[in-house]
Amino acid sequence: MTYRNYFVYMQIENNRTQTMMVKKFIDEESGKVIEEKVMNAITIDCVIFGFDEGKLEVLLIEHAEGISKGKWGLPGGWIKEDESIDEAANRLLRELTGISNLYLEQLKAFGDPKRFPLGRVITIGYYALIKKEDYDVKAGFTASDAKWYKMDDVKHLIYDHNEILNYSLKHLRNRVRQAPIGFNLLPEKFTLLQLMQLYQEILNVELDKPNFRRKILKMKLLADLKEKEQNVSHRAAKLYKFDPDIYKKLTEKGFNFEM
Amino acid sequence: MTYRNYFVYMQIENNRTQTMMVKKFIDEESGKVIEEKVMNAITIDCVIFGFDEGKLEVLLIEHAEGISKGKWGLPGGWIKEDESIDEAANRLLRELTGISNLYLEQLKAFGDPKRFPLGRVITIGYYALIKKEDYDVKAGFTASDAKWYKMDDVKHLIYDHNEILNYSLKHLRNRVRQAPIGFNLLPEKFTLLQLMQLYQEILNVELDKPNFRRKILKMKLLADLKEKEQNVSHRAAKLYKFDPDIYKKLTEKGFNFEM
DNA sequence: TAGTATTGTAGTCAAATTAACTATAAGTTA
DNA sequence: TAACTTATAGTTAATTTGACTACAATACTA
Repeated sequence: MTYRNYFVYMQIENNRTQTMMVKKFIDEESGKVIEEKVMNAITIDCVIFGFDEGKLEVLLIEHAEGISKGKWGLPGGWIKEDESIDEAANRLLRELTGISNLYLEQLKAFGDPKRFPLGRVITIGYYALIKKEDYDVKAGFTASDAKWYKMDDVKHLIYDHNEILNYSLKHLRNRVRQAPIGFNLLPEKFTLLQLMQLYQEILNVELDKPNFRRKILKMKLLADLKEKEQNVSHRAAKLYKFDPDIYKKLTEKGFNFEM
Repeated sequence: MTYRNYFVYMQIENNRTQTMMVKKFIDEESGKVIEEKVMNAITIDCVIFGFDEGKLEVLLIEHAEGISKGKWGLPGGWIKEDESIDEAANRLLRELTGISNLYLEQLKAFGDPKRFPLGRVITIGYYALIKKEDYDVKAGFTASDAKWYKMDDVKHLIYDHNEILNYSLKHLRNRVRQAPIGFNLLPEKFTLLQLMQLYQEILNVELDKPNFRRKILKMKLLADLKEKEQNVSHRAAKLYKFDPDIYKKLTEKGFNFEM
């Protein structure tokens, strides 16, 4: 079969113009016009990690419309024509969660031809680490619900979103040992124990308190706030915050956080 | 301005159907049909690293056609509709260099709206490390020439290919410290000095021979071939090869190659 | 054939780092 | 005040690192 021309017709749903394309082409041999649905689009899906009560969590949304209505998946959306993909990821997160200026990094593109049932859609995965205290989850846009799930409670998600989630968890486990990005999951002020528990949870290891303490303090990555925890039912721990200048220096020369 | 319908017409060049799209739409207010060129396509660009005479090299091609005719850039191409992006990257490399089964990894997607002059094209960067001995460079497909460039000799490349190249070099520098991927650049059999020089070149550091030796041998990553170099004008060094089983174990538990 | 140059390989040693501990201080709750 | 929880300081042996020295093996060259 040889083609001469393609005519592609785009259906419009809710102003998201890239939702569906119908490809029409002429089969030169038979002369017939053949019409088929096709997708040749790029989306973004975000894995948003949070941390609460010593457990790693991920933000999922319930779709309000379309073929995945009522099912849970990663928040995501379409890339607009005039924005870069990083901008798109930031915009989508702003729309979906109301926060900007967070730690956001591209994971990779997922492009199995069958990953999306209606046609070919390549998605670019991003992952973000957020301080849960900073914002309220609210379902917006095309989501009917949005909720934090502990990693263990995540069940079947739409499309290949389980795969994307697993990949990003693996990626996070690696990254967290090479850059001090874990801080992005904690509140502004935190104790050393909280930080240690974060590493224990993400890396799935047991750590020794005195040794962890020594190691992390030697890096000089933490600024002592000269404050203590309030309203705790035990000896109050010192509060620290994370020093972005030192962080910058450390990441530039590359460093190792082996625990 | 509101849209009702889009009609997208795809021009076909050389059987690469995603080359150009002309978008026609009706402006509801004026009733006029507006036509504009648009690209909404995804490509792959590969950074192929080699290593020769102690220097890191990259494979570039000269474009034989299209708007970048006569200019140099990274080898790349379009993703076919029925292949995954990893498959596409492997296929493109096979077409362009004749080799398969090499170390190939996705970098990330580059999506500046202006990166490609004719419209919106998002490209997914891949990087590969190859043993130069394994193959002959031959320009194929849409390339009029293909050549190895030492990293220092790379000048201005088309589109954002300099950016992609810089990014992948930075990425390689990081990866090489976290996984023993450097081996992919060396011949099947190599000496410890060759390996050390590879690290020196990539990481841009000076290393101490005895210490390097001790460190790398302790990892048990190398299999002693009980062979020696031939035809060298000095004491012949032992040849080693890289043990894929141990490599697998090491990468799974994550490891650190800090030098 | 002796000397020189080059690269490979082994070993030394002090300093730094790590892992596994113990001990104690500072709070809270009952 | 006693019991309990968590924070923090310190000890120690084992391991790893970095900066070396020394010497072995080989080839070239005078």
